[in-house]
Amino acid sequence: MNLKELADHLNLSQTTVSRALNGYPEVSEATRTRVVQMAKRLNYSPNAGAKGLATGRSMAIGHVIPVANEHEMVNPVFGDFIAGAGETYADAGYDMVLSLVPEQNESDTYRKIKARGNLDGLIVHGPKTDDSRIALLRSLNLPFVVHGRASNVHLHYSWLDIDNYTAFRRASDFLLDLGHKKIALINGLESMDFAFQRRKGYTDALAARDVTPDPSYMYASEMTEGYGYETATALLTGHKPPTAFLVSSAIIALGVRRAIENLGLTMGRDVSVITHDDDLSYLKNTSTAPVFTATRSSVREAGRRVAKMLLQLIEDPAQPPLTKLMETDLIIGGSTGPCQDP
Amino acid sequence: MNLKELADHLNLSQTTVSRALNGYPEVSEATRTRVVQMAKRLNYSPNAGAKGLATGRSMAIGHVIPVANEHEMVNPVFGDFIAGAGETYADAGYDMVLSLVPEQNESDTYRKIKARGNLDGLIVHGPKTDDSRIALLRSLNLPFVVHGRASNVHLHYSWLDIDNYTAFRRASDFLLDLGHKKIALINGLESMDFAFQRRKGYTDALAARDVTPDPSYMYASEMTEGYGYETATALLTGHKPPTAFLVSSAIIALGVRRAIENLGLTMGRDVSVITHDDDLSYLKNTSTAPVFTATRSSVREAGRRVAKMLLQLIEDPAQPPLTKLMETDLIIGGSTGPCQDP
DNA sequence: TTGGGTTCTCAAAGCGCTTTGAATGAGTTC
DNA sequence: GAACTCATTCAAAGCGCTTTGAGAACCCAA
Repeated sequence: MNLKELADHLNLSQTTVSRALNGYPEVSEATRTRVVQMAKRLNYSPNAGAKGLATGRSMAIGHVIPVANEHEMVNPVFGDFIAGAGETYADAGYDMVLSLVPEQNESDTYRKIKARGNLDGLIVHGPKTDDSRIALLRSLNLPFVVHGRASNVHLHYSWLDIDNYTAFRRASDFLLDLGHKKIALINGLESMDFAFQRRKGYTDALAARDVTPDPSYMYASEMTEGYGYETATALLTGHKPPTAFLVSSAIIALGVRRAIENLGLTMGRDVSVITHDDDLSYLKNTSTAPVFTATRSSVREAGRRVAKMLLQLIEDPAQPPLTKLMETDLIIGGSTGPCQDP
Repeated sequence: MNLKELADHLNLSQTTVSRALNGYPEVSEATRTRVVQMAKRLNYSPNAGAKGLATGRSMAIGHVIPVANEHEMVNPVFGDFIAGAGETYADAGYDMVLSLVPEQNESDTYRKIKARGNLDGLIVHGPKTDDSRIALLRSLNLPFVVHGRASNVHLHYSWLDIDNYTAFRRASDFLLDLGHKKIALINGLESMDFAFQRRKGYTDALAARDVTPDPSYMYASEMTEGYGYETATALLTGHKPPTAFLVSSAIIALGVRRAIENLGLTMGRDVSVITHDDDLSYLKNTSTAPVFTATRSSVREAGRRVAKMLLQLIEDPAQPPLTKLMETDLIIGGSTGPCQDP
C-alpha cells in the first residue's frame, strides 16, 4: 500500500492525502478524517526512505559506540541507557540505530554516516579526555550530544554528564571523615573521561586532608567483577592493606565484596567500600537498607535526557550547544564504617 | 556530494559511475579505479534513503524488544548479544536498529515496520512459550529469526536457541549425583520460553530419580541480584532449607552467593549452587578455577550466529526456515559439592 | 452579472539513486 | 569497405514521498 494506491482508493490526489496525513491546514476536517480512517483501515504507513528523500529528515538517531577491538567488553550500563533513550525516541517517532565504530578509521566512518544521510543526529558514547571525535563531528555539521564529556577538548559542544569529580570527592571525604586514610581506588580505564574525573576527585580530596595519594593504591582497568575481586584480594593480602575501597562501578563492587568476604572479613566493619552506582535495573541497591554506600545516578534517566537534548538540537540546529551536569546522590549503605586501624 | 556531482567531476554519466561503484562488469577497469578513487577523494557515499528506494533494500536489520511497561528491567544479556550481532552486520554492511515495542499494540507496530520498508529483516527477542508475534511476522512476509523459541507455537520459522531443557536437566542430574535432593530452582519469568524449558529440565530430572518436585522450592521472577539474595535468604532461613540451588542467571547467582555467605555458610560446602552463565564480558566465570559450576553458552556468539542466519534468509527468502540448537557446556566450578545432609 | 476573496484540491517537479534499453565507437571478419 | 561483434557509455524512467504553484468551486458584496 503506497500513497498513490491510498489516494486512488479515496478518489483524491496524492497531494491532498499527504497533506491530510501530515496535518496541513489546507485540507477540510471532513476530508482529513476520511483519509486518516482509510489509512488505518488499509494499514498505510509512508515509506521511510521516500519520506526521508523528500523531506531531508530520516527520523533516526544514531548511537555510536567506539570499539577498540572485536573482543572488547560491552559496557554493562549500555542496556539501561538505551532503554531510557528509547522511551524518548518512541514518543517522538524516531528510530534508534546502533553503530559499533572501530577506533581505527573513525574519521571515515563518521563522514560516511553524514554522507549516507540516514541519521538526523548522533549520541556519542564513551568519550575520552581528549576525544578527537568532537572536533570531527562539529566540522561535519551533524547535530550530536555526548554522553559524558571530554575534559581536554575546549570546544563548544553539547553534552550531558554526571559530576564525577564531585561525586568521588564527596565519597572520599566521607571515608576520610570516618578516619580512613588508606583508601584504594579501583577505577575504570582512565583514558575514559569519567574515570579521569573520578581519580581527580579522589586525589584532590586526599590532598586537601594532607594524605598523599599513594600510586600503589590506585588501579584502573575494564570494570569487571573479576577485576574487582583480584585487585581487592591482592591489596588486602599485601603488606599494607587498605582500610577502604572507592570503586567505579557496582559490578566491580561485587567483586570487591567477594574478595573481602572470601578473606573472612566483614564489609562495612573491617573494610569499607563506596561504589558508584548507575542504578541498573538488574542490580538495584535500593532496599530500605542499601547494601553499598554509593554515589548514585540513574543512567536510564541520563539516556532519557540526552535523547531529549538531541531532539531539541535537531529541532533548531542554530541554537547554541546544550550542556547539563547532573549531581549524584550519596547513598549511605551498610558497606562503610569507622576505620578500625590504630 | 551526490552521484550527479560525482559524475560531473568525472565527466561520466551517473549510470557509469553507479555501475563502477557497485561492481558491475560493463565498466572497464580503468574507469572503475578512476571512479573509485574520485569517490574516496570527495568523500562520496550513496544516500541511504535513495538507494533503498531504488533497490527495495534498506540494508538495515531491526531488533525488536518487547517492553511490558516503561520501567521494566533491561535484560543485562542484551549488551553482549548486540555486540555479537553488530560484528556480523558491520562486516556485511548492514545497519542495526533497535525497536522497543510495547506489548499493547504489537500487531500494529510490526505491520508499520513492514509498511515503512526501512528494515530488511528482524531479530525477535524474548520469545514467550506462546508467542503471538511469530504467526504475525510470518504473515507479514518479512524475514525474521527468533533468538530463542516458542515451544507452544507449532509453525515453521527460523530460530536459534540454546538447549535450555538439557542444560538444566544435566545440571540437576549433577546435583542429584552429589546426593542433593532438596534442590531449589530460582528461575526467570516462566512466561519466557527459556525459563519454561529450564523448569521442565529440572522437574523431569527430579522425577526420573523419584524426587517429587516441590513447588515451595520453585521460584520465578525477573532475574536481578536482589531477587537471588532475597529468595535464597528466605529459603535458607526457612523450615526446610534446600541443600542446593539451581539458578537461571549469573546475576541471580551473585545474590544467592551473597545470601549464603551472609548467613555464615560456605558456598560449595554447605550449599551448592549451579547457575546458567551467558559468558557476559563483564561477569566472567572463566579463571582456572571457576567460581561457579555452570551451564555455559556465550550469548555474544549467539548474537553473531543469529545475525548470520538472518542475513542468509534475506539473501534467499525462498529457502526453508533455519534453526539451530546450541548445546551448553557444563563447567565444573567451586560452587558445588557433595550433599552434607543426613 | 461580475469581481474578489476563501476554501479545497490537484498536476507536476524534485529528492538521489538504480536499471532498462539504446547508442556510440573500436575492433574483427569476410 | 561493408557487416558484424563486443566493450563502453549514456539518457531517461521509476522507486514513494513532499511541496510548489496553480486551478476549480463556492460564496458574498457590489
